[in-house]
Amino acid sequence: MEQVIAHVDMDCFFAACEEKMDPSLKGKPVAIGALPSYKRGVLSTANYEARKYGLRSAMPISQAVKLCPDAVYLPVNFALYRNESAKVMHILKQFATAFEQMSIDEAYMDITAFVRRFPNLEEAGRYMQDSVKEATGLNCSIGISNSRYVSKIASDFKKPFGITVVEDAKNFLAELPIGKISGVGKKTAARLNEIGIFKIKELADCDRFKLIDNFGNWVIGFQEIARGNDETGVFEDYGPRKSISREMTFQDDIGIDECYDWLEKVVERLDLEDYSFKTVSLKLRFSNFETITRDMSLKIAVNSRSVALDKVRKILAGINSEDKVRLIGVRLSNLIYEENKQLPITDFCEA
DNA sequence: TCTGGGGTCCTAGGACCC
DNA sequence: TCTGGGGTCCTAGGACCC
Repeated sequence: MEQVIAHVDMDCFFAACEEKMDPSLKGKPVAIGALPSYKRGVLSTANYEARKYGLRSAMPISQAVKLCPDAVYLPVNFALYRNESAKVMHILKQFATAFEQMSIDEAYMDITAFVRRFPNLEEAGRYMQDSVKEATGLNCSIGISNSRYVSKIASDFKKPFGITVVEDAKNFLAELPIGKISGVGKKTAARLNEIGIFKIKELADCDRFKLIDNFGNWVIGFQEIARGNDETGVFEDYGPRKSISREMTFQDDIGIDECYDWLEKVVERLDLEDYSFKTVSLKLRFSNFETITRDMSLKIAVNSRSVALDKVRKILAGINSEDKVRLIGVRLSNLIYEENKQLPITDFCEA
């Protein structure tokens, strides 16, 4: 095995952080996200107890309450999770020659050198897992293979607190549904199903020209992954953030003329620190869930909340619709960073 | 059943410039 | 009468991820 890549994924991370803070939650169904008093909203995470009742992330709160009225419902506490995340990532980084944090609770690691200290990959994984557990009390699951896509699938294979080592990627993937590949979502899976592709091995074996005819060149990358030929590495240095946005969904839909006041509140919540923006976007989602976006670019990048608000109001003025609005959002993009003042890539190092 | 919020990347047409 | 071509930016929408 040339390169060895691990994918580490925390188990029910938000819920686990809450249980750590309040051990009396252990053994009870816990759901994090929207609260039962909300008319609208979804769950971010449900612990394993709650999953027994059918609760899942992205489930509407109204449905969750019907399935499990007695669960403990908690709001999302990002400050807490960021703090725990920093500890976890700090531990893991020590084992990697390249480290790529994907989200608050997930990372890819190049552990090619690290694993030489162990008789086998399983034990290397166990060592990492135990280290995280010892330092933070939190459980993670780990996938190890020579492909980041395979490791990603593997980390999910024996959750919770699992370690899955894959030596023969092609064989491991063969019988799994195509939707397991990161990047193949509902829409792509449905289109692949239409031409008779359901399992990863069927994607691997499909005629290449048939695939290109139906989808375009971009599917070839997925076919190579399906064949066990992924050689993508771990990307240590991804650049600074490319856009920043804030949005809000109303508990009750509002008229379009009422949006002007709310825009001010949304713009107020945008973080405008060490960059300038050239493009301002407005997003509206109507009662029927139809969603539109409208952009406006400036000649010169600026760092100004009042300009952002002014532009986004002008954009809104150009939209005429009788429909009620359920969500408004504002996004700044085309960001220009002052030299030597780039946003930190992560905030691990904060106390 | 009713569908959050914060991101990234891709596509595709049109404008504009050389 | 038949209508280059390449590069880049802008805009709108959509898929996907956690």
